[in-house]
Amino acid sequence: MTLQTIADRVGVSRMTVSNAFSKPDQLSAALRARILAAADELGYVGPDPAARALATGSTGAVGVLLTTSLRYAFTDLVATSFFGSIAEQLAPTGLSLTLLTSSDSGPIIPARDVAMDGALVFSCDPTSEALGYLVRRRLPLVYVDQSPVEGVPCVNVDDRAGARAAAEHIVALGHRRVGLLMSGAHGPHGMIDTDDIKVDGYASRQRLLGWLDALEPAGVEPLVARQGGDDLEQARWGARLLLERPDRPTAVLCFSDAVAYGVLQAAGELGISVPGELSVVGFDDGPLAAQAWPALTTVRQDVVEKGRAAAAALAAAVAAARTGEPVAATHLVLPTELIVRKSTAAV
Amino acid sequence: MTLQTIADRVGVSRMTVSNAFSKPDQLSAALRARILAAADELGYVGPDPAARALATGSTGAVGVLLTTSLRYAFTDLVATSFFGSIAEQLAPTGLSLTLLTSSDSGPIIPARDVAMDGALVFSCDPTSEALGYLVRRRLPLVYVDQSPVEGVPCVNVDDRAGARAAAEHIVALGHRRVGLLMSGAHGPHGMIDTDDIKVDGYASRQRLLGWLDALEPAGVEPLVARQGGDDLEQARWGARLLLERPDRPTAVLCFSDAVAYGVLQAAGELGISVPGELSVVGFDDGPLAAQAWPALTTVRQDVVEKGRAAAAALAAAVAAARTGEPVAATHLVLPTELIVRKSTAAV
DNA sequence: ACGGCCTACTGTACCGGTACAGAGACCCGA
DNA sequence: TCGGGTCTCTGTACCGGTACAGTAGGCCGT
Repeated sequence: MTLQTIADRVGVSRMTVSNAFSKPDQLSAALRARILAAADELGYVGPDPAARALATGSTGAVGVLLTTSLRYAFTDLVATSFFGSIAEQLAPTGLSLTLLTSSDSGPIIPARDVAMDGALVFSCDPTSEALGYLVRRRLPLVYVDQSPVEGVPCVNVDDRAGARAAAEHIVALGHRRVGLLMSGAHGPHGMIDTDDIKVDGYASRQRLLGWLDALEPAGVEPLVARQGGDDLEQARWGARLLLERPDRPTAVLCFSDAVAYGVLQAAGELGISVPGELSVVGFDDGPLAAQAWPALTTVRQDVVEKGRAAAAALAAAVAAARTGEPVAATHLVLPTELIVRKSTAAV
Repeated sequence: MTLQTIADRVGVSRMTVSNAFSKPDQLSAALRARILAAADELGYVGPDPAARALATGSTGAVGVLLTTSLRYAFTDLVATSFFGSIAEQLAPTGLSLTLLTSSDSGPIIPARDVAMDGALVFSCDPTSEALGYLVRRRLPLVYVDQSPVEGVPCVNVDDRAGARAAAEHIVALGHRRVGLLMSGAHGPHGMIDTDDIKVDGYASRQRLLGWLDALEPAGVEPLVARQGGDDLEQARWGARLLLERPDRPTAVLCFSDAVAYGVLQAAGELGISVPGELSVVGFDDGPLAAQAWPALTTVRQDVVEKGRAAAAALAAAVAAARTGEPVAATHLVLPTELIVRKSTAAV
């Protein structure tokens, strides 16, 4: 069941049938109607996408590469809102989104073996094997929440400025014993020596730097802890690391809202009142931040806008590659904003 | 830069280079090493996925079709956990997941134009155009949360039994004025006449039937309302429809946890105490249900297991299609369980 | 010395489309 | 009457791989 089948049935050339489906203005309306009718009758849906992809050099799909486990990435409302926004923005351009894992999945490596027109690289280890394949395939790429690279379009959020604003807010409230709570699947968990902070992830590093930007000038030497993931269990564990110390901090700056929820919960369990005895600041301003108790002071980033920008940049890069133009490798940095709610107070 | 380029460079046939990448046991290790070295040197990553897809008749990707807007589907933790689970389960089989929108997106219709080996159909309108294309392409399909169809593998949850258990619980607590709060993007919003209930969506219908299974024998005639979506705003609006009536119900059974959160919030705003004056039951038992205040009584469904089952069924269907075997069209129904927490009490 | 069986590699015919140049037919103005 | 332009339709040459049926040589047993 191919174009030829239809062509034989109608008595035209295969090329004309192809045009009937793909270039309606290349043949008369009457003949086109006859062809489509014959195709319908024979149960022919349309040109085979795989064959078309080979001939035209373009599949209608782009990938999105995530380093973290997919299961995990999909339990975070901030990340999923971002994906949703991307997918929605991509739809009108006719591009579909394919999820790429970088986990070692036996002989098949999606980043190498799946046909696509381009890819979004989201919060990935820059040395990962999967990213290496994407780069070597010379696919149009857009980096998101990723260390900017010359010549590659990047979309980032001003994590550092947001984190600094959060820390300045805490300092202005008079806090001197400040805890920083990072998260990340890889690397050491537990208390971290201040002069030996290694963080994986561009966003983590930027946020840490932003905090220190404000704390150091104020002469505040923070206590730094690091937990193993973003689930509530881990966050509570990380929070206890800080809250059960004799020199318990009066304020905790968290890598994300998800981490902050763990701190709120741990504080509740330990009978520490927020914001009376402990101030907590999140990051992201996800949909739950305003609903938390107390309502969470946090740094807002617009993930929907980030998705929109990433999708637009990728669509542009793919379109440019199709026409052979060079890609405009713009580096976009979206603003962040401190949202003061009820989880922070003066000492 | 094709197989031929490498073949010429090494002085072997194109076929041998192909085998070096795809069938290592077809040539000597020494020659294979030489070929791979030459490929590496020339910057050849591997066989072109699009060409391979055409030749082998299999792309490494499967689709997932959603009727609702992607942006919306991605703001619901229950749905996203399900996607995450699917993706994770699919990874070891070497299949990637492509998101398919059924929204009319101009000339390109992903369900028709994207190359894939099979697809998951999740909670879709059975008459949708996109689904029609998938069916006519004769792709291996698996239906999830969808009206079961003979000859197609289906994965469902026992929504009806779960809803019945929820309603029985409410009846056992002595409630006689019971509200039902449905949701759904299409169709009428507002109060619905009991003998004129039309619901879109298989899950909605099953849950409604389950509630009525328990309420009717008890002689309880429910008040039925319907809201326009699952966001908190809509849910609050729907809740007020029920709670501001003179004959305000003493219990509300909700289509989902997301809807129940809206009821909890609206109750708070109206000064109605839960569970003192109002009992609320959710559905899904998402990650937030136990954290809600008061902790939500709800019907648990295991979305991770649902994802696992769906992925397994699809992988099996794709594998069967490859070997030409007939697909075993098993209809799986996963159990549900009523989880009684703090949001329900006796009248 | 010879048939038979591995192992390692090769040649050809596809997979199902699209690009592009070209060939008639037809209409128009000069 | 004829040159040139437009509108339709056609023929051929790809796109970059894989399947499968060879073929050549080496090794074995007899």
